[in-house]
Amino acid sequence: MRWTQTFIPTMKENPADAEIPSHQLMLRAGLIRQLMAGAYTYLPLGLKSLKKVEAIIREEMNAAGGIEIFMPALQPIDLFERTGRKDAFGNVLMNFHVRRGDRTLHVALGPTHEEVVTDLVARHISSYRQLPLTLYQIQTKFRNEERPRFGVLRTSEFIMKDAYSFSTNLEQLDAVYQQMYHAYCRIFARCGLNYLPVEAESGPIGGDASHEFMVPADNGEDRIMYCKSSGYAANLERADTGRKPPQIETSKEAKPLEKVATPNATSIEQVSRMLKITPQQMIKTLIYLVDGKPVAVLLRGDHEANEAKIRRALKASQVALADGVTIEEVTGAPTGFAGPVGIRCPIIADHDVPVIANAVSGANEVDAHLTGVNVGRDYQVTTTHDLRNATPGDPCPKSGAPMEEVQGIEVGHVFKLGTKYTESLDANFLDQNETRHPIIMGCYGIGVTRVLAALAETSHDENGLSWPLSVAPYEVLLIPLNVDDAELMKVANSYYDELKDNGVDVLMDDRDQRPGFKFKDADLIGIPLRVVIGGKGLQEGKIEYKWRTDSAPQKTAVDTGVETILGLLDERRKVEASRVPG
RNA sequence: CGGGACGUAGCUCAGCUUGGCUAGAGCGUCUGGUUUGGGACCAGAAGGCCGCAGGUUCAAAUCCUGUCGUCCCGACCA
Repeated sequence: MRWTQTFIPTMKENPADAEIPSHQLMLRAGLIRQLMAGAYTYLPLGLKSLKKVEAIIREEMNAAGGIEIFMPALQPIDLFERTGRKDAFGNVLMNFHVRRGDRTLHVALGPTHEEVVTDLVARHISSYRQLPLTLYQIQTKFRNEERPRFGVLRTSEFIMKDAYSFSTNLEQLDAVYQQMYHAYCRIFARCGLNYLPVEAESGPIGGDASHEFMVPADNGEDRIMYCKSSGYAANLERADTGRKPPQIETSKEAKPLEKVATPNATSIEQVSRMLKITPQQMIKTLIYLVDGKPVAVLLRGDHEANEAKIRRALKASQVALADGVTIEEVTGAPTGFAGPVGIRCPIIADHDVPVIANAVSGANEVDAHLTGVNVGRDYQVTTTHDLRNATPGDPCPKSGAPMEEVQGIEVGHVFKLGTKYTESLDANFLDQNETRHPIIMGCYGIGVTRVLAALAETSHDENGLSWPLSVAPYEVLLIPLNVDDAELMKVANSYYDELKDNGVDVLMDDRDQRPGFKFKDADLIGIPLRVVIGGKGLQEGKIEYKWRTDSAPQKTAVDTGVETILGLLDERRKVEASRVPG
C-alpha cells in the first residue's frame, strides 16, 4: 500500500481525552477514532492488525478442533429469561423493543452467546455419537458498560472470539479445556504478548476449572497475586491467602477491656488516626446479609473482605453488605461502630483476627470503640476461615514464598461451565444406554480488540508503537526520502513491487514530506522493519534498514537489498515462532 | 450510580478571576516561493452558533440556572 492512497491520520500531539499510553498511541498513530464513549472506529492501520490477530486465532482454533460459525448479535430476550441472565446481566444487557407489523419484539444485543449456541445445539444434537463438539465465532459483542474507559480497553461494543464446547462427560470436557488452554497460550505467544495464565473464580464445577489470561500492565484493571518462585498466579478474587487456622486462645498479655470515645470516627482510618494506632491492631466488623440473615464478618483492619470466599465459607448462595437498618438492629449503633463484643448475630472470623491481642473494635454504641479486645475473653470464635483478598507478602499456597501483586489486562478466559445452560435450555443427549443427560459445556473467550490494546499498552517507547512482525499492520515500511527524485523513485518502486511479489506486507511512504517528518511517523506507527532509500545512500550503492527496536540503521547493497530484507524477515519470523509453545 | 475535572478553529491550548473594541496563539490545512537524512523557513489565505438552552445586563466566551457530552477516581463488570 502507498501511504498517499490510504488513510493514516497521525497526530503530533496527545489528544486531551487519552491518558494511558495505548489509548494515546492508538489515536496518534491513526489506528482508531472515537465515535462516543465506549465506541470506536477502526481505521485502516488498526483494522489490519485486528485482522491479523483474528487470522491467528482462527488458525489456532481450527487446529484445536474448533468449528467456526457466525451467530446473530440480535437475540430474542426470552432466551435470557430462560437462563436467568436477563436479571443477572441487568443494565449491562442492551435490550429494546422493536415494532414488526402489529407485534412488538423484545430483543437484546448479545453480550456473549451461551444462550444462542446452546439453543442451536439443543435443536440439533441428540446423541453421544455427535459429541464432543466445539463451536466458535469471531463477532461483535455489546455490553452496556457502566463506565467505558481507557480507549479500546473497555468499550460497550467490542470484538470477541467466543468458543463453546459440548461434551458427554467430565473427561471429555477436561480434554477440550486443556486443548483450548494450550491454543490460547499459542495465540497470545504468536501475537507477541507477554501473558500470564491465572487461576480464576471457577463457579459450580469448582477445582481447577477457570483460568484467565492476563497481560501484566500497570494500567490493567485486574489485580493478580503472583509468586515468582512457584509460578502460582491467581486472580485477586480467587487467590488463596496461604494462611492456616491459628490457635485460638486469649493472649497472656491481655489488657482490660476499655471503652473510649471516638466521636464521628466511623472508618478504620479515622479511628486509627484518632487513637494513634495502626489499622493492623483493629478488628474490622462487617455486617453481611447471608441468604437474608445477618452475620458479622471479622477481618483485620487493613484487610479487604472477599464476598466469594465468605459465600463459600458459609455455604450460602447470596451474600451482600447489610443495610443501615439491619446494622442498627444487630449492633444497636449506626454504621461505623460495629464490633464483635456483645453483637446480636453470628460471628465468622478470618484467620488473622484471633491472633490480634488487645485489638480495637467498635463498641456497638454510637461514637465509641473498645480497646483491649481479646478472643476467648471478650468474644468467641471456634474456628477461622480465609475470608479476605490476598495482599502482597501473603505466603504463596504452593511455595510459601511471599506473593506479589501485579496489575493485568484480561485478554482471555477459559471456563468449565458444566450444565448451567444446557439444563435451562434443554440441551440433552442420549448415551449408550439410552439415558438422557444434559450436555456438559465449556466456554472460551478472547477479547480480540483488547489484544490490540494490550499490545499497544505493553509494546511502545517514547517515540511510538512497536509491533511484533506477526500482527503489525505492515511488516515493512519503505521510505523513499525524496519523491521528486525520479531515479530514487525508480529504485523505491522496484523494491515496493518486488517485496509485494514476494508476499511481504509493505507500506511505502510516498508522501512529499521531509525525511524527519517521515521518520517521526515511522516511529509512531511502529512498523517493525524500516527501509530507507535516500539519495546519499544510492550514491554509494546502498540502502538502509532498521528494526523498530534497534537504535541505529544498517546499510546494505542496493542490488541485493530485496533478498537481504526477505532474509531478515524470515529470520525474525523464526525468532517469533520460537517463542510459541509447541 | 456517587465524587471530581473539562467543553473556545481539525489538534494542543490562552482568554473567564474583575462582563466592554472585529475572540487569540502554536501545530495542521490551502496558495506561492525557498528548502530536503529526525516533525524546515518566508509571505499570504481559509477555517469559530466560545457544547446547547434559558436567565441576569445597555452589553455575556466571561456571571447564574438547566441540559448534553467527554475524561478521571470509586461502585459495578455472567
